[in-house]
Amino acid sequence: MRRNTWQREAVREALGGTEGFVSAQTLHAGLREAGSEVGLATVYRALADLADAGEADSLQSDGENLYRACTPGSHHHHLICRHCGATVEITADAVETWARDVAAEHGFTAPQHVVDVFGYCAACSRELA
Amino acid sequence: MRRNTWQREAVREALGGTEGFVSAQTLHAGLREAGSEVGLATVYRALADLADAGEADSLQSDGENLYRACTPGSHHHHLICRHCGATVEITADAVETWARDVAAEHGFTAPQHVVDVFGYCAACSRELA
DNA sequence: CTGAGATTGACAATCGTTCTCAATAACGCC
DNA sequence: GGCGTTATTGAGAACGATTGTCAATCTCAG
Repeated sequence: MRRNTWQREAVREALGGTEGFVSAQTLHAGLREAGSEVGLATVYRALADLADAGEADSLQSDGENLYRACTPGSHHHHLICRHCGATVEITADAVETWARDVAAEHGFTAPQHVVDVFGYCAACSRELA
Repeated sequence: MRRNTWQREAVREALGGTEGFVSAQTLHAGLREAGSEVGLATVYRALADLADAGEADSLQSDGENLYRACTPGSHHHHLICRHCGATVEITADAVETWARDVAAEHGFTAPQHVVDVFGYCAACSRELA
């Protein structure tokens, strides 16, 4: 049975109100700072649930999992700034079909793919020049 | 100054003689079993060096870094079996240019990309049916 | 309202990885 | 071949992210 608790809701909202990807730790710190006495373990569980339910994207970078709210059901990829963490959602049917084709070509089934592009966004490019 | 030690060579060979991706831990265990008294820390360092020098590919999955030998200088992606770990190297100029274009389109510079396709290989598909 | 059982949270435990630092070994030089 | 400099090693400690534990708590169907 799935129960709705204010903690889970708090995590969902905190995630929704965040630009770019956040780590579970960061999100937890933010919640505490905002006055929510949420346990760290709970944040991890809530995030895993959200990602599982398709309500959040997750990617791993640098040894930690990063999460980001996303519209349920839509499949897309990301363009992520290495410096400031800003993200742009990108969709690319060409890549989708390519992944499916290349998998099929080698006899692979149930293909899933990880496609993310990292770089420096326009602002950070200037700053770092 | 870069020194050549038998340990680094052992890691390079162990990696070269392995099919698919391996974790640092697994590789270390294999070396010990083969009689090489190599330290775990050294394996980590050697792998990081190899990846840095472009002699190995690395990807992170499930919270750990996986490595695989690859021909220096060539850029390619992977088709990885979720079950048996077999990998197929794939090159896709279409994806390369797409990544570069989409990055440029949004003002991003110094684009790097992560493109990997997971699935079940032909053999495992049959086995799991 | 009430009881069953899902959920929470403080803390310990785990796991991969990196750090520390004394001991060792590689390599340029004579 | 010796020698000294100095990168490299390795055992174990330290570390950080994550997951497990388990009693207390809260949700929700009835």
